[in-house]
Amino acid sequence: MDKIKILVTDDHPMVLEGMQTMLSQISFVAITGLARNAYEAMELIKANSPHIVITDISMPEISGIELTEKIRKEYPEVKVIAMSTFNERSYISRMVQNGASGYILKSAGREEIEEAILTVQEGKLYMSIDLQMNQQEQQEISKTPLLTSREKEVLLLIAEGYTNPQIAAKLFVSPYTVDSHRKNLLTKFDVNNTAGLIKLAAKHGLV
Amino acid sequence: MDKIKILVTDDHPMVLEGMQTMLSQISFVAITGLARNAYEAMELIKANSPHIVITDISMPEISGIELTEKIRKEYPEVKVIAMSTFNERSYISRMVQNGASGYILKSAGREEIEEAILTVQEGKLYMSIDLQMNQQEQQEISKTPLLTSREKEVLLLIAEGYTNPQIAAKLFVSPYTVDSHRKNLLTKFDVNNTAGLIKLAAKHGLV
DNA sequence: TGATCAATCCCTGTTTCGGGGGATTTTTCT
DNA sequence: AGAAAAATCCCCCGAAACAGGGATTGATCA
Repeated sequence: MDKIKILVTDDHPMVLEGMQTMLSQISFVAITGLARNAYEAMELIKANSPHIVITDISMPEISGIELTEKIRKEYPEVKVIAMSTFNERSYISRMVQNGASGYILKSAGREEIEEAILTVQEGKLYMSIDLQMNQQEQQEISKTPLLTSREKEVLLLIAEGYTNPQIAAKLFVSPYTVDSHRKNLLTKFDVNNTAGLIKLAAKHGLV
Repeated sequence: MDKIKILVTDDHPMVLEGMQTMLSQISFVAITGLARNAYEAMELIKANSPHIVITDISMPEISGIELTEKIRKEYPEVKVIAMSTFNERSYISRMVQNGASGYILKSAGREEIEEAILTVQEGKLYMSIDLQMNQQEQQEISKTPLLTSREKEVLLLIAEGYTNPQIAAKLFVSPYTVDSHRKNLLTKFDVNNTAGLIKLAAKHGLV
């Protein structure tokens, strides 16, 4: 019986060590590499062709989200399990969209990691039980409005504290245009003033 | 020669494992306990009287900040090293105020942890080199304005999207009063409109 | 090729905000 | 008891935001 080959990517040595220890306690797992960033990860995938890559989401330079995307493209047979802290849950939807097969929290214990690996290896989707709860919150998070590029641009400038006329000057468009974008933002976020807008935008990590 | 007794507190098993592995590689260190939360930590301190407690900052129920406070009061001889992820740096000042002797990032390697332990054990303050940089940013972060309770109250309601008149109605005061508070908030945060206000407030974790 | 959507621009109101003043009463702490 | 800070209230004015319409140009795509 072949062991499942696993590669772990995280920029925190501590987490890397912890994963190593935990994974070494699982009999059917073989660690084929530990990467500190996406570059190392890609190299190690090439060299060792693991079955599963467990990757942190927030990493400097290339994020886990982008890494997942790369892996999907270049090594579609490799499964990806995303890993994050509790307060980064908002990335779940984006991660799954990008082709992640599983999602665990860094607070996961050995049992859960084991289960995640088995589930994913079977071709199924694994979601940490801690993430499944709270449908309401889940919905809210995934309910990030789809903004056009121009709207995002305007939103950022609004968050910086610029007024419509100032933004118009920066973007070389009419203040009326900026006002339209602003109104659309208010509608899309379903709020009725700037305060609510910025709060939600911040919540969704857009500012 | 006595070993330095260390207790580690973190709600992520992975980090706990990682720390254990790393600490076990340091000759002059003895791990006296691993706690998953502040309660366990306090018990283990009582039982094993460690020299140094390395604690995560963001933990459910009782945060590392509160834990530090407790330790300061009940066991003033025990040193505390705070541990956080890069994006939680804003807690540094509060941590140091509460009596932490050191501050490291979870991305720290074995060498840095070793150095932190030695420095703290000598009674000095240890700051991760990654945190020392960027004085400007540091200042900005510690520059969280001191708000009065009423101002905080108003700020929250503004962030919720309520207008001055609505807030006034909620607090049973005159709209003029709310306006005054709002103006004071703008002054204290040194911004000139609601957008900038909410953005900064979110940055400082106030909303 | 028609439909849809993004991006642009325009108008008219009303309301709120932001900046500038000043003032009084509580609370809090020394 | 007295100072300092917090909380309250008041006024004016111009600028901005909000709400409600509508319209035109391109690009994209079924």
